[in-house]
Amino acid sequence: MMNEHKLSRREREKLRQRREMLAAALDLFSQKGYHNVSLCEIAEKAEFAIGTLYKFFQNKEDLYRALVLEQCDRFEDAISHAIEQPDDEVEKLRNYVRAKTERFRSNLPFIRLYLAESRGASFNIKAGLNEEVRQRHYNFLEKIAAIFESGIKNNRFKNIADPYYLAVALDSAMDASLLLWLDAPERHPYPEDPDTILDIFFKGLIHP
Amino acid sequence: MMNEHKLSRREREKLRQRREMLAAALDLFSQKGYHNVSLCEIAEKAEFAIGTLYKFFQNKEDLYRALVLEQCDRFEDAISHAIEQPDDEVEKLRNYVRAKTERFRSNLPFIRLYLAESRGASFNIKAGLNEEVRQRHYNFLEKIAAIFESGIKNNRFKNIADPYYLAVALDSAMDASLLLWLDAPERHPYPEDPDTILDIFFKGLIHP
Amino acid sequence: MMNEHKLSRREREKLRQRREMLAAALDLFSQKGYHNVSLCEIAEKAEFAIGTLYKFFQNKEDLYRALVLEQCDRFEDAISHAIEQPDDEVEKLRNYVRAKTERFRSNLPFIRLYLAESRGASFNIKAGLNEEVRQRHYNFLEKIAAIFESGIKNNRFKNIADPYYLAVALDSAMDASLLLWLDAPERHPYPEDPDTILDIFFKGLIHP
Amino acid sequence: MMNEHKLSRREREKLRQRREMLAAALDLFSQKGYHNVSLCEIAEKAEFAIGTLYKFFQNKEDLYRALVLEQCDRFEDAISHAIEQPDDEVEKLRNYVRAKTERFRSNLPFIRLYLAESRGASFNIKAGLNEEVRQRHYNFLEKIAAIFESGIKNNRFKNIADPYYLAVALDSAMDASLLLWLDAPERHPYPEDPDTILDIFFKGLIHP
DNA sequence: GATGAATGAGGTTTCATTCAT
DNA sequence: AATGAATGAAACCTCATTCAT
Repeated sequence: MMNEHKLSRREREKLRQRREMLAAALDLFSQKGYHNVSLCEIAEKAEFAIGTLYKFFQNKEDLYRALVLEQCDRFEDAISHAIEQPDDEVEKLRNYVRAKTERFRSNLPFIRLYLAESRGASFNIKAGLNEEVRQRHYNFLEKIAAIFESGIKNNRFKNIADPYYLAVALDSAMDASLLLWLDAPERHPYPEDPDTILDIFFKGLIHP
Repeated sequence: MMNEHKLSRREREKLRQRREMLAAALDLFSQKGYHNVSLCEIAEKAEFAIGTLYKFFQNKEDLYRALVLEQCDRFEDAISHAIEQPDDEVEKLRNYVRAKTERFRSNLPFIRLYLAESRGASFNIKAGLNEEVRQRHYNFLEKIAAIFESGIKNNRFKNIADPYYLAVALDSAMDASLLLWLDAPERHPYPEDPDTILDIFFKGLIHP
Repeated sequence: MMNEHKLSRREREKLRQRREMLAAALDLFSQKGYHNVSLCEIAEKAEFAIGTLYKFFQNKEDLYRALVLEQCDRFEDAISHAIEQPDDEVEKLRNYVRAKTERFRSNLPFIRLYLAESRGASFNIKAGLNEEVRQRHYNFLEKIAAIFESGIKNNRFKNIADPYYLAVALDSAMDASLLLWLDAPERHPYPEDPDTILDIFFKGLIHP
Repeated sequence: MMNEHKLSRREREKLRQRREMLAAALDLFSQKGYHNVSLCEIAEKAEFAIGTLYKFFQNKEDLYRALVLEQCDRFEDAISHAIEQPDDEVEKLRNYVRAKTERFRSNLPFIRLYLAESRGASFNIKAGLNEEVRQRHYNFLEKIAAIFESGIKNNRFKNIADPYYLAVALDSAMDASLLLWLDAPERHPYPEDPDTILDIFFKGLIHP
């Protein structure tokens, strides 16, 4: 993963192969779903023999798990980094919204898997990973909740609702609108300004 | 659906059987997911022979489709009814939030399926149904959007964002918090007041 | 198994099918060995679909286990019956030798499996059954040992060796000569008189 | 096998490697059986690459064949040597019993394979080797039979049974009791005196 | 009309064997 | 000459679907 340039040629080659396998798997899983993709298909798309897949992953579930968890890491790292800037609460939330939008834009296929897993809608796959990813999602939301909490404490935000609840609502509202755009970009163009959602949360809809 | 009491005894009996099959299927699908439930299991739980299932549904997918679409009808009917009261926009949205919360409370198993399908997270099942349910969901959201639009028109709401976008955001924020509560009711007790989410949308978080 | 004529037609039919599956399996396993027989082959030979085999047996090992244990039962029942006649020790051993010879003659294919399993030579198959059959064989040998022991007690036999050891030696000597005959009946015709082996054990080779 | 010290260094090195491969294979095959050992395992245990194994043996079966046949040679050589001493028949048989016992004690792993093969119980492996080893065993038994025959001719032994038959019975009785001891040494301690079996054969069980 | 036994296509997984390095 | 990564045939097993009873 890191220090890739210090690896032997052999090891670099292995990493490249692994990445190709995971890329093929991501494409297929996100298009057709875990159960509608056979390892045979993945092997073909990645241009390896089936047996070769099994040198890298113990079995189908293991491959899927590796795929989802690694992508989760990248996803959460990117967003966590965005909200760790030493800004005030409002600016942090803006960073969060922008980072998340960027991740959606740049890695659409994974987003589908991620939402399926993190939203518990994925009881379609064997339990376990499901639970793990959801837990990580919950933990991540704590970070957003902490921003709201801090904002409430120094009186920047009204004490209108539980901070965790606010985090969940904001996060989900973003997912939904981004998803809408993913599903039918022509019909539901994504708002030019990703901050729109925050404006609602911040200022409210009703004239004061 | 239609006037059940005008049917012959034979036809009424058929409808009853069908309902029992779908009830068993709903339970199993929502617990284990489409691909982890066999028709054999459903037949057993419904106390019919497999062959009998095939008298009512062409195949597994057809059974699933019927299940989801019919439940969708009931779900949407209930909520549509709530927002068709001759109230003002704010009250309509409150009715919507309450009706939806009530549906979540009363038909948890279906909600899981519904979210999986309507959120596009359900590419786990053969494509098609997916698309259909999502489309219906989009159409339903138009009704909510219409409320926002009307509110904006008569200046009750700020013209802060596209009404459809507002509908999506509100709907999704509700789903997420309700889902949170479904997944771990003890850890994330549902806010006593379902209106909380509306308060945020209406008044905003930042002190004016 | 018993009271077969009291079963329903359906149940009798099931038993018949099961027997046909086991018969095909016995033939193939005894000719080619556990690992060189595929369930596909067994299904073909028994003229059923593979899936049907799995309605009767959980998996390949289970099928094999059922086959071996049921045949063991029949084998041991037949021989146990022979030595339970109220004869003196010499006559009991003669009955034993004759009964065993008869079983070898009448169920050659099973004998091969049985020896493989009971002699511990069958580490080729997953452990477990192996151990179970061997244990049963040991237990059975106790019965023969008891005859020797009784004979020694009432002074019919010399106290030349541990009775269990005598049982093992006699049993094995029989197996070997019967096996010889099974392998190449034309080259090693089985001694006309199955009692020969007993004569050696009883009277010895060296002139007194 | 041949004069090893006349070989070039290169050739001696090769022989050493081959021996190591066969040693690893013997260990694994005798513990887990032919079909439960992969060439990969053997290569690892022997600390060679798989490809190297294929430089020495055409395929898995060939490796197994070489292993069994070479061990057979050593086994038969040792015992043949024991019975070629210029003793009388009784003494020769005593030598035979002792030599065989010694071989069992010193090369347990091979014994398991040998019995599996020579007893025809090993149809678990592709037919062929089976037959070959059994044939060699039969031929070897001729040597024991010859001793009995000679003993009968010069009237040392009663003419109670076919000499070959006697050889088979004695050989097998020994195997069984030795095997018993191998399987569960604590439960079935090997008779202190390996000659016990001969005493039975020579003097018989029944008081004259 | 209802049944559920029988089917067999298709999925996952292993491992003997090859061959480029 | 030695290596071991890559291969893919073939095994086991499941389950949606059919159809004779």
